[in-house]
Amino acid sequence: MSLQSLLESRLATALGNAGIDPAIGIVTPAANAQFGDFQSNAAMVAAKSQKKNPRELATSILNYLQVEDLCEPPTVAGAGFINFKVLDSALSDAVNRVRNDACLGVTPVPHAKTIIIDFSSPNVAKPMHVGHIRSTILGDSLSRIARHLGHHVITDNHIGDWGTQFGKVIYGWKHLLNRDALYKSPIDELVRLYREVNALEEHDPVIKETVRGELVKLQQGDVENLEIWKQAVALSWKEFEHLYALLDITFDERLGESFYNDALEPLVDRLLAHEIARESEGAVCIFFPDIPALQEKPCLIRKSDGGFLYATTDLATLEYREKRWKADAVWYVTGSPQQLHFEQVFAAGRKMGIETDLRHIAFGSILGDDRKMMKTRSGENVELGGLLREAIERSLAVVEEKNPDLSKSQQEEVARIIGLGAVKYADLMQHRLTDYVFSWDKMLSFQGNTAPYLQNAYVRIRSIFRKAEAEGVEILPAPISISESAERALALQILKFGETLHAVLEDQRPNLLCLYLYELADTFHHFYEACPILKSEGGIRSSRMALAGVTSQVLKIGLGLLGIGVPERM
RNA sequence: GCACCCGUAGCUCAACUGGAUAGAGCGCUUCCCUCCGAAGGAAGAGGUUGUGAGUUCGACCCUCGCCGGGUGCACCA
Repeated sequence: MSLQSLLESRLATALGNAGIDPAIGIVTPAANAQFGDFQSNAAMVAAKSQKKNPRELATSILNYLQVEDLCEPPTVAGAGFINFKVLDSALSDAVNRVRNDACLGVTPVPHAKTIIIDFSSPNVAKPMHVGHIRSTILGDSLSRIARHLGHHVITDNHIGDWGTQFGKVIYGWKHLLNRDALYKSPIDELVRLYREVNALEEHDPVIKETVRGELVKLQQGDVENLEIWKQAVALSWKEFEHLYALLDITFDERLGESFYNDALEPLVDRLLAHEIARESEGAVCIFFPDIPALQEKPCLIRKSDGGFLYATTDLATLEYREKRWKADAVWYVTGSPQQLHFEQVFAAGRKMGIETDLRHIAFGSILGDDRKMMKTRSGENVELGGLLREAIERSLAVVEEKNPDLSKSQQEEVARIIGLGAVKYADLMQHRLTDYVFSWDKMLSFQGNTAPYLQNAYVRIRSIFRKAEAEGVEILPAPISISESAERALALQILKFGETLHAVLEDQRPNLLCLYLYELADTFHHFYEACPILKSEGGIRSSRMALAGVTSQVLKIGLGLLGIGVPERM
């Protein structure tokens, strides 16, 4: 049990004995180190509901509080804060426990859930572009964290492998295909076909009609068109896989839109039969008269021409997942413009009797330098592959300059870790709901709050250990012993790791983990400046080595939970 | 028109059930490598948290109005 939760349980006991609801006994790290290490606002919260004087209440709580083995006598300050200053011995014990714990003080959730996380979802025959970054990186990180805390996670890439674009692709494939180009760069060639057919259609109604015909044939199961479609999907997926491999991202499932094709018609029929849906203006809709916000916003599940929609597929997907996994929760990691869509789908799902906890993990848009949204269909998007390559190239230039002693292949490996980490971190460090201004310079800057800064903190610590080994420094099996203020600060920061991860998952916000890791690296640097490690001796040296070692582990594991790797040298 | 999101230092962003003196990075000024890695550290300047009320011991956070920006709103995904 962490120091913080230990204090919390003691406080809860004291509150109970004082006749106050123990549930309000929350302990948080002190807002300001001058007041101590931890604080609780419980007395002020209780005073509010009981209409009592908060300071008096705090004082009476102290009478019941037994924490003398953990900290100095707690004090009441300000409006009724209860402040805790942890004993050096208790702090040392706590950080030693983390050091000897394979989980680094992270406790699993009490009740593991089955969570399906739906993210990335690129469209076949189109390149992945910057617009896919957030979903992909955010979804991956949340999956890692949820798993790390003990949840049963199923990641599903719901790719856009079915749609009207295939009429054009198939027509182009039959009449304009360049096999060499397709072999060399499949998606580029598919995009070229799409664009050329699009241009042809505009001036030639006959071609337009033929293209429509190809789409209808595909939908009716025409063998030749189905084969072309399969190849287009396979080739596109192969390219996506390269990117996912580069990004170190894997999926448990890849059930795209096409997987649910056969389920759509029966689903709509069933919803009509059960009077969950009804016809309106020729289309089939689900209405929500009892939900004020959706009163005027029906969910369309079949067009008047008989075609199905986005929502239809989503409902079929929801039903399939419910049946197969009986998940406790489904998280949809997609942009905030789709909020209304998900409100409708979730409401429709509830009408269908689905009780799963459905959450739209929304995120802000990606903006260009002009602060305007990067449009998906403008055709001028920055391709993800090119972006990652450029990040790696730029990192390589820096590594070559900073560390010419590394071999060429080592430099390339390090550049890959740094470049990809920089891109991921630049995205994850921001609050997911705010719009994201895309900037090469910012992404690839190696100063300040960036992945390279954190990676560098790790590398420095590794370097200390290498040096110790090279010089034959004797490391005593001594425990960590905290006394200096810089040591205290570092130990306290290390102890926050577990709480931070739970907070991240609570609101699906990896930026809190980024903030934590940045503060950890920052705290370590202060320690590094103030407390000589190799130049100290005996038990102190061993203690500081161990403290640095725990720090490096938390950095490595923490970055790993963001999908970011660490090099040993850089 | 309606709904949702956002407005914090010059710029990009944080701020943990409402809590103590609103914090970082970039940029700017000045220092620190015969020194465990300077991709680092120390110090400084920079704020009426869009605005006006309200709620209370206390508001960036909650409520209402207003201003400004973004997104979405019946047959695209």
